[in-house]
Amino acid sequence: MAEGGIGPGSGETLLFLTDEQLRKGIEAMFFAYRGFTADPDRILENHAYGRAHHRAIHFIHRSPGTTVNSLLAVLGVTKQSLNRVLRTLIEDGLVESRVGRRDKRERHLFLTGPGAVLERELSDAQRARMRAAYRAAGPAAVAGFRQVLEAMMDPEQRAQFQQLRDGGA
Amino acid sequence: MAEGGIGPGSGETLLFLTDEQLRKGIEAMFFAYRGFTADPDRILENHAYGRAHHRAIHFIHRSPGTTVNSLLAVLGVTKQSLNRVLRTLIEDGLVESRVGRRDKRERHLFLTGPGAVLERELSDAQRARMRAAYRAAGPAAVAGFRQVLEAMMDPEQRAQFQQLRDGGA
DNA sequence: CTTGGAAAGTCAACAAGGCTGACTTAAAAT
DNA sequence: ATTTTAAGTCAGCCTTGTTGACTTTCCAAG
Repeated sequence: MAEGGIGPGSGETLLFLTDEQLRKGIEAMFFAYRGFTADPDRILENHAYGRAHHRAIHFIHRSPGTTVNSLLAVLGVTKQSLNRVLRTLIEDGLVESRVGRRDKRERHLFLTGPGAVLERELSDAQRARMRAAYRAAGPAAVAGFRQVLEAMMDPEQRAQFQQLRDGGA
Repeated sequence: MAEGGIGPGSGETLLFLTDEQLRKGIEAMFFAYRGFTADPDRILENHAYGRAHHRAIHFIHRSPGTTVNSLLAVLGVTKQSLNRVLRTLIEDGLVESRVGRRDKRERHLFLTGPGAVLERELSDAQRARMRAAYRAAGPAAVAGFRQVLEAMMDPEQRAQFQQLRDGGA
């Protein structure tokens, strides 16, 4: 199409940012993200939960005691949407919601024992794939992977990511 | 790059695959994918289309004349799901469906003029972000990025990706 | 101390986009 | 002639996102 005849050996340019190269990156993201979510999705099916539940569980595990509002900000959904997910997790005894001591309007969220078990199951599966990919690609590739991903985020998302990254390191 | 722990410091270990490192990779994928889809999503809102339409348009543009069945395989959804999306695109005159000449059961899909215009608008936005990320990270990082993504795919998806990649290069 | 506003939760309604199952039509393959 | 395949359609369901309207709780500022 627009490509194909851009130049003999289009890989020779310093930045090699042809539409072709960029398109390959776009498609790689698409297919890789499918792989990234495939294992947890399979596990969640058995529990009658979806990806939204996984995300909530992940970030509650990651920041125990987080408030609903801050979880909202990280997940980037509406409170009504999160509330539906959270309610089922609380009803099912996977998440505990404790009224704040300093500010009693706030609810602090924690995983219960069973919640932590599911979290472990999910993250073990996801880490196993990530570990395999890292091993196959090697340390240098991993550093590049992380750099590009970080550069691809919106500034807001990047700030949140870096806060989580540095705080949790 | 700031310190995620990947650089010099912990970067000397051969595998450096702590749960912490893996978790950061997982969260980076989550936030980066949001950024990855943000620009097209904004454009699609104005056209009353969704991500599913974008994916169909992308792969029809990428492989003009592709059949419904092969599009199904690439997208990884059911034909009922794809059909709903395809029907609206055909009704709206963005996609044309031609009966196959060799095999009249098949329908070959093409973008129309207006379809190509929308495709261009969407892919321009997505490429702009990808280009910026690539520029910020540099050529070596990009190579690593692609390696890790490819290793993260399911074998089936990887085969499809490589076919697209090599065929379209 | 009253009141304004923030935080949280709830209800209702809706849409996109997945899914399954059942079924038709047309054409190719056996 | 029969079976299989490609495509399309209809109906119904689920998850997960959205708005909008509303209540309850409670901190904090006037």
